[in-house]
Amino acid sequence: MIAHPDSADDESLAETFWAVASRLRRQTRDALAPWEITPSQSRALGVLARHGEVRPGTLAEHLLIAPRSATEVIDDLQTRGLVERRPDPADRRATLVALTEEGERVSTAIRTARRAEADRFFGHLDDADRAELARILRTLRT
Amino acid sequence: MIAHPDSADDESLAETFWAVASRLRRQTRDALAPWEITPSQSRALGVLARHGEVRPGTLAEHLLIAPRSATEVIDDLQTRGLVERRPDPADRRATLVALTEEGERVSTAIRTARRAEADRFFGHLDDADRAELARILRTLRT
DNA sequence: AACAATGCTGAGGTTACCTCATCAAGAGGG
DNA sequence: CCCTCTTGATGAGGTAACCTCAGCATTGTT
Repeated sequence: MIAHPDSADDESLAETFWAVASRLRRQTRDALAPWEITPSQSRALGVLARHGEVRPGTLAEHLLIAPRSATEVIDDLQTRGLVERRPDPADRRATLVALTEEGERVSTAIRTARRAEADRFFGHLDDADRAELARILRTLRT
Repeated sequence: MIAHPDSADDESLAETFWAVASRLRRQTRDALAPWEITPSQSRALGVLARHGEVRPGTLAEHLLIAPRSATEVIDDLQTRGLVERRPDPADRRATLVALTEEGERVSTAIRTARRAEADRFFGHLDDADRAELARILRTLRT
């Protein structure tokens, strides 16, 4: 459980925050539906797009999951032809995971769609409010 | 997958938003740890505290889960002695779920702790920013 | 009275995680 | 060198929180 759908009954800041989070999550999920990709997989693609080829263990660190679980995410993506495993020339125990060409395509398409969704979502705000929100969120982020 | 821990690499509003969400979720989870209660269970307690006795099906609606899944949440809470089932006098097929006294105690304790955590979290902001954030989030909520 | 709809729950499945054990390969010390 | 310790990936198997579907009792509808 992650969303807090019932929380809106209460008017605290936290409740409102979660209501917004829930809406944004749902909207993003729907936007990504055409690719039939799970959120985990899409985050893995993001890491690979940003970092290039990485070891499963490194991927796990980025995704904040156990190394064993990264193996599974990679298996799924490999089955879909979005990533490939190749031996690490520097260490024969290790494997490097990299996007295939198809993976590159899908990953940029997803990134674009996600960004468009976010723009649409936050587009309800005028420029001043958007800047204000960004500033306040940044102070809460650390 | 729920959190978006790797998203902070990018500076879009959505990424910042998820980074904040992730931090708030983690902090809330830790604050609730002493009760060894799952988020699902704590949300169910919240519904019961707000609505009094309800049927499993109604609880499911509030939690946005399938009726069958509400049965499970209720089972768990009943095992812990936090809720009890009683027959619905108006319909002999139905059951009413209500907080026990212990359930009341735990539920208010949790609510208090959660609120304190939220205050601590948003307390880093001054009053003006807090009001501004609340206003902007409310326009995004619907 | 007959029949469909409703409320709950047993049985069993899925997903996305987890830990633990295993095996191969690198790294450091004697 | 070899011997041990550690590290990287993965097989085996487990768990939590969901799900659907089937079955049963009851209620509402015609």
